[in-house]
Amino acid sequence: MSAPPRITSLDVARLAGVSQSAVSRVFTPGASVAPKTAAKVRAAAKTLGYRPNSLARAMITGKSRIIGLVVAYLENQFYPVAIEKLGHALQAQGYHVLLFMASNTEGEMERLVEDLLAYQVDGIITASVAISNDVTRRCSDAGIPLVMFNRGQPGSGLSSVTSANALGGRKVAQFLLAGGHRRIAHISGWQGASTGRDRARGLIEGLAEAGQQPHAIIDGMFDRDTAADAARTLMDGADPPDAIFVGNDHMAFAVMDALRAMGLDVPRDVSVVGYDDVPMAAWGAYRLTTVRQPLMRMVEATVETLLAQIDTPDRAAQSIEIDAPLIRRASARCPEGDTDAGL
Amino acid sequence: MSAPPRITSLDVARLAGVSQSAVSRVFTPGASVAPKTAAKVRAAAKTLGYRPNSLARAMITGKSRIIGLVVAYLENQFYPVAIEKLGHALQAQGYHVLLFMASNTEGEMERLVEDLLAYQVDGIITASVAISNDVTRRCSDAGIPLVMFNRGQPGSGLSSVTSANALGGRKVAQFLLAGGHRRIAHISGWQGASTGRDRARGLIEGLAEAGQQPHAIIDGMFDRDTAADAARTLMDGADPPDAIFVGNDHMAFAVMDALRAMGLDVPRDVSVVGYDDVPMAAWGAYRLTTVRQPLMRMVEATVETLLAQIDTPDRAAQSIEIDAPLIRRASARCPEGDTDAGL
DNA sequence: CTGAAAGCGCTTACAG
DNA sequence: CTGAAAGCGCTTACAG
Repeated sequence: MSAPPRITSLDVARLAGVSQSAVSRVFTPGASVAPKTAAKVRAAAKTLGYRPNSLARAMITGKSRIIGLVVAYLENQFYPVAIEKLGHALQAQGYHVLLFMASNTEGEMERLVEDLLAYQVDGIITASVAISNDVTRRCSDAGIPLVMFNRGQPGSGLSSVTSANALGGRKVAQFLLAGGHRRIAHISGWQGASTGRDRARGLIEGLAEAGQQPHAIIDGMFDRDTAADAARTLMDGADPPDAIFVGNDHMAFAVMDALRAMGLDVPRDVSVVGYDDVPMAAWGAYRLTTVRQPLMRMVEATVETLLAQIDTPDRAAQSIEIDAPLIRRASARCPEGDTDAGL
Repeated sequence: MSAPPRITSLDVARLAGVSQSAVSRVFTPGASVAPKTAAKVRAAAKTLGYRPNSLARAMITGKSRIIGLVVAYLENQFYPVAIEKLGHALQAQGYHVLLFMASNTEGEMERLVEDLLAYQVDGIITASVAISNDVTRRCSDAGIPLVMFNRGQPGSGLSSVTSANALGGRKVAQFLLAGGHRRIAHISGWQGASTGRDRARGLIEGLAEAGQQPHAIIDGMFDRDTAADAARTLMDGADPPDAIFVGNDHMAFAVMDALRAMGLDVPRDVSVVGYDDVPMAAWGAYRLTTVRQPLMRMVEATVETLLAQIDTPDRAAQSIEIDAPLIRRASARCPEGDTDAGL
């Protein structure tokens, strides 16, 4: 006995003494079947252990109810938590997730998308992944909607859901300024990503509004080691900053570790502010002041946008930005008399 | 223009001036086609943007090349990293991952498996999820192999891949004893899971070999809050422990945070040892001494076992245990003269 | 409400 | 090496 014989609707039909179409109708919500017939069919299905073959159904209906999810680095805690929520939200809508791990190898994304399309996914969500024009075209040619999560691609005509990153950066500038900081450095997120660029731009603009400018900016590349190096460079310099805004929490933890290893106290010697508010930011070892990306709302917006585009093929792409509040914890000196508690 | 018309092998055949079967053969590795024919077909496919429909292929061949992956809590960093590696390993073998998020709702796993089977997955991997006999039977009836990752289910006849958990617990006992600890407490992993039980048993056995026994054991349920509470209870007691072995790193971080919040120094006041060696364990804020689960080897063993069972339906289930080394860092007092460096 | 029949897009014997 | 044909397991008009 190798592969056990598959139970098909025909098997059920024979046992129930009805036609194969009747069986199909019983498992098609909204189809008209007599209660008696349905009962007989369900009974037969149960004894046989029958369940409709989703692949066959997908072929006929042209809808696989599969969403392709492309992700890259799961080490940054923001993404696993996002995947978890995205997965639950999609499952709740009767969709399934085909997960693709992308590295940043040349042309990898192109190959992944071919695979995705071959599996007839109804839509695609990408997280922390760059999209080439080639990919964009392939998807729109195939009529498959794509929404970028936590990253935008201006001018690509692709839908995206992000937090209001520039505004977030601006909030950090204002908060730090109000706290009396005057040498505010930025270890930015990767400048190749909209997320990294927008947060940096926000900080610069916020500072400019007060007639100031960043003390220094170093690209942290969303990488722990790069960020830690940057922190050391900054603090070893002749004129060290009194605050560092780090482009995401993942790097901010590395920065705090590096600072402490240098014998520095956070926030007495330097304030540190992150971006994301991953669960770890609240942990005792860091108590990181950071900008919170409202994950649930971002997930909901992503799923909603994608499903809307699936249901309405010609719907225009939209870029959704969700406001991100600053969460005050212990890693940055607060403005005097500031009573806003924060978690 | 809603759904753009799908390009099928027939379209390609017409353009290339060959039969539909010829087109199919060009995309079937190992099928015999004349080089000239193949060239014509590929050219036509390219201009049309054709790719074979994987769903249709799956129906015919009876192999979907999809593996169902069921996971639960992604907050413990061990799992995202495992998913990342599992995903890459499976992709490298030409398989795809259908991801299912399980909560621990009653009967949820049963529903997920029905869905999984409906999508005709070739195999299933579960991580940190309990399997009922019902599920086991459904899978074996359908001839779909299942392997449990990082969890075993003795007597279920299911394949599993874990580290040598009991041995790991024993190593911790010996290490702590050699370090001069005499009041060794255990905040265990959930005792409903083999992983939690085996590590606890190993500790107990290791202690027993030296004529000792655990100072106290509290079930931490693999939960941060529960573990932190346990740590406080332990240290507030009349006779606090001089070392705590925590059932996994995820809880150990919470324990260290709680200990420090009590004004205690780790390891001067209490040694702490974890289990897993997630990336965060090496971070400056924790420098956690822990037992390393060799993730790559566990992933390889999991994929290998699963694919072997897919290829050979009647292959017996196997439980693989992989040796887990103790990694010495800064959270536990080391035996005197111990020169073993650790990361 | 129900059955017979066509068809989704492919793979794979079967002849030639 | 190649084409015509059957069939994978379903859904869905189409008659009745």
